[in-house]
Amino acid sequence: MLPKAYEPQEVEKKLAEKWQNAHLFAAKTDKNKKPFVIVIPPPNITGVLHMGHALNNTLQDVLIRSHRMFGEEALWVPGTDHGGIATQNVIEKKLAKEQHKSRHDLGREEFVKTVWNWYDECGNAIFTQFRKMGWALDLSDIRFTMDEKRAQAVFECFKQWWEKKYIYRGKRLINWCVRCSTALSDIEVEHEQHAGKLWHLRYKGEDGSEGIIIATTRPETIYADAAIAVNPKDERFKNLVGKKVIIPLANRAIPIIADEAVEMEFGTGALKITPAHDATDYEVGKRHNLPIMTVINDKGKMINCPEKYLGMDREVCRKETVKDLEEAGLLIKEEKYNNAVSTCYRCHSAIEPFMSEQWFVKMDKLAAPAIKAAETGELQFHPASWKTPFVNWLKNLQDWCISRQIWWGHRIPVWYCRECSKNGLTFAKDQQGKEQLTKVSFEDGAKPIVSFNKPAQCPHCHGHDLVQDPDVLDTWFSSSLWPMSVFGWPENTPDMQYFYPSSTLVTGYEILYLWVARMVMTGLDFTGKLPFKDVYLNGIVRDKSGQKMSKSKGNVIDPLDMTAKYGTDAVRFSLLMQAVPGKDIPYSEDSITGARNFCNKLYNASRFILMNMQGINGPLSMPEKVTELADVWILDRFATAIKTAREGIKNYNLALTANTLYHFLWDDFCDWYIELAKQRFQTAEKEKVMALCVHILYETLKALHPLIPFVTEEIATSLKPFVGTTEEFLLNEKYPECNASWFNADAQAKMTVIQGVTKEIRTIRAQFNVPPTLKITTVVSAKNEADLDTVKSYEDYIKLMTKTDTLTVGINQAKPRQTATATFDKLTIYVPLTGLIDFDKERKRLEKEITLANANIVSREARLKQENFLKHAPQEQIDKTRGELAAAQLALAQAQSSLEDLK
RNA sequence: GGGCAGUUGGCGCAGCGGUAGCGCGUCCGCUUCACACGCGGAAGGUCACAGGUUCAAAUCCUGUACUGCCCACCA
Repeated sequence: MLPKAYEPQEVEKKLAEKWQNAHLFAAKTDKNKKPFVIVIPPPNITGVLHMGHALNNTLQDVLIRSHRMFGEEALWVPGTDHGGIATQNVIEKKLAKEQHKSRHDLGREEFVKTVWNWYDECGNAIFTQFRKMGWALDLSDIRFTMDEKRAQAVFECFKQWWEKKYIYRGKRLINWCVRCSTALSDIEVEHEQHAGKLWHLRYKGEDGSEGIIIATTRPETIYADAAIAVNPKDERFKNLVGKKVIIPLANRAIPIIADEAVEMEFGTGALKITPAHDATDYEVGKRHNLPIMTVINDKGKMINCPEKYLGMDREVCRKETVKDLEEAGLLIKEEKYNNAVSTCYRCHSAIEPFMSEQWFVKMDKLAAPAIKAAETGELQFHPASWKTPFVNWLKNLQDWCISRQIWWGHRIPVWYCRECSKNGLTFAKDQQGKEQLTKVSFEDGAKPIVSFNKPAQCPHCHGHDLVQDPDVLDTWFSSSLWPMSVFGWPENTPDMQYFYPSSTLVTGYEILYLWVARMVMTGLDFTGKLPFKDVYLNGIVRDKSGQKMSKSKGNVIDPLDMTAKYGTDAVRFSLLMQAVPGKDIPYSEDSITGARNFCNKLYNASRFILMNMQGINGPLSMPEKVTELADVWILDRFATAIKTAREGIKNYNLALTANTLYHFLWDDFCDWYIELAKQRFQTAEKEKVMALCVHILYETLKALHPLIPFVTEEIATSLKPFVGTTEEFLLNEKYPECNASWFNADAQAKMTVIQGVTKEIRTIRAQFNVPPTLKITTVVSAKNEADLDTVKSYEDYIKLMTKTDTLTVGINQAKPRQTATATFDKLTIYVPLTGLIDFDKERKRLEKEITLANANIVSREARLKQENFLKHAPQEQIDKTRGELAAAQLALAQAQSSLEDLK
């Protein structure tokens, strides 16, 4: 005997192994089949599986499994991302904690080796977790953004863009993370509102006059001021423009200039211009040819400033400067101010705008085709509302800073000759005394040689002493090539030909620009094809109250814990039930128990059917023709459910698919069909009913398999002998088709009557506490014979479902004594309850009914009196309203007469 | 400052032109021979607000108010 409750743990372990051993998820380049391809958003090799992964990968898994069952050659490509700064930070922390060492203690080579060891250790551990989740990834070939093939792709891209002059090196103000000690691109910078201060400072006139008062949030940068700017329209300062003022504490004279960028209303209307430490100021500086002076270095320490502050941390210097200004009487005002602080998306420390020479990618030519693809709808977003932000972002693109001053990543494939690039290269000795190239300056004469491997000699001077650029590429550079590189691009491999472009990208909206936009651009640039046609943006899994899950808040739900506790299917299904495209998912253990209960319901329904199969041998064939109402009806319900379930998959609305199948199985199949079947099991019909049960259940398992693969596979295994299938795995079966010939509005209507009457009787039973064991007598009456047809024909259904002994059906039946009454549509229902009636209760119930019926009558009558309604509304609608009016009138009459009788 | 999304019973959400549905929770009754991770029943909502379009609006349009997110060089 099977256990009463489904126990997923053992089953899931067994099946996950079985699937992998059978290579169930492998795909071939089968020219006779349509490919369906999803390339996984490669998880960083930094950490463990979280709810976000669980959602994102479950969605992909459902799509892959569904399309495979649709008969397509479905491939889900696995891989991991080296994760640039994020991974380097993790390893640096680990190193500090375990060995009290910095990466500089190890030296570059040794450090990179350490990260590779980490990858060997943890890279595959990620996929062990993935396998446990039952995700249908073909794990025979796992890609990594830093492996050899992917490195070739990165080089090819770099080379081609260099030759096309998309890639260039330039000196400009970039975003610098002092903590990570690297440049960042614009989108890697986050803007947070911080409670800060706005200081009003006086810059005295060079001539000893009062000068001008400016407002700033960054007093420590005054030493780098190049000018004071005012708005040219500002009457207050008109006569000051052109004059010079003295920088406080630095005693250096700078001019007052006029520039449109200055907001007259803000602060004092005067702005200090510090081109080296602020993006706006940098632009102003360029317009006015101002000198650029740097006072904060790459470590966040003060340089080129009055001696007192030299070497100070920028934060300390700010405090000191304010203090000294106050003492000098030049601090006029200090006010609280919330300013937007730029922070690093990896470590959240404050970003310094920093002058430096970096590698960039010119974006305009790359963006244009991507904009077009989105605008024409060739590229589809789900939900579509992301199209506009996507296009707008591309239209306002700044050039992409791709060089990072870290060690972990694809090293820039550019070499320099120490002979002829002498002046452009800066070296420093590391802890081991080894000489390291630290900086490259094209301005100072470094001559680039683009090459994957170290060139044999310098093409300019034939020197042999060549060194590689010290920087690595932005991690998103290799990610942007991912949909191509996973198939072996730049080589035109068979995989590339067959599987590229992929079908759908499933990812979170938080990396739409960082990743998605760039894949679209590279894909179009190198192949002329979009890397995917559909972009499905899933939401974020939040906690029950809508808060983002985070370790510091302590509201994290660990998918592996939940899986261990409730089973993988439960975790998957709970996410899918809420997976509306683009919407965040509030998540709690409660939603998992609901899904777990569903899996259990499915399991128990199956258990019941299997129990009744005892004594039946071999496969039962699906009956050619069914005539019994319950059978016709359940086939109608099934066809309808499949239609909707398929629509859900097609439109990426998996919540629709999950909910539809949930309610079909539970409400229609279990609560009505099986309940009705119980009686029929006792009759000669048994085998026919069993055949239907078995086949509908098996089809339902197929339909649910992409969503909850384990429990469905487990049940299917036991069911197979009775179905007559040769497939070992559900995944190799065909997804149920919507059989339109099963649609049956008539059966639907009849069952609605039976269910309606049943419900009324059950309500009466419950209302008057009729013990479940006590059989009752029921009378159903109507004015016309035709209205009674259904009830008459299916008396047995109602008797069974309401525990009624004697059911009398007839025209204008006399009302029995001491009876509870109810109406359903054109039917009147009497349940005589001698001795059981609570008159007070019944009176209250009837009064309520009268109120409701009256309200209904009023509104329907009003509508039916409106000429415009009768003129414009479709006939169907008018008939419906008339029907409702009649039903309400009957209900009112019945309730009134019953109430009368009670008196 | 700009843009996007949301506002539906106690909570979390579907619905998106024909006067409201689900899950959880609550209350009542059931160990009925698949399932108490269950069965049957009940209570509970003028669908944020104000206009408009329409025979008909939770559903379409306009505005308002909150809430959340994204983008942005007011120091």
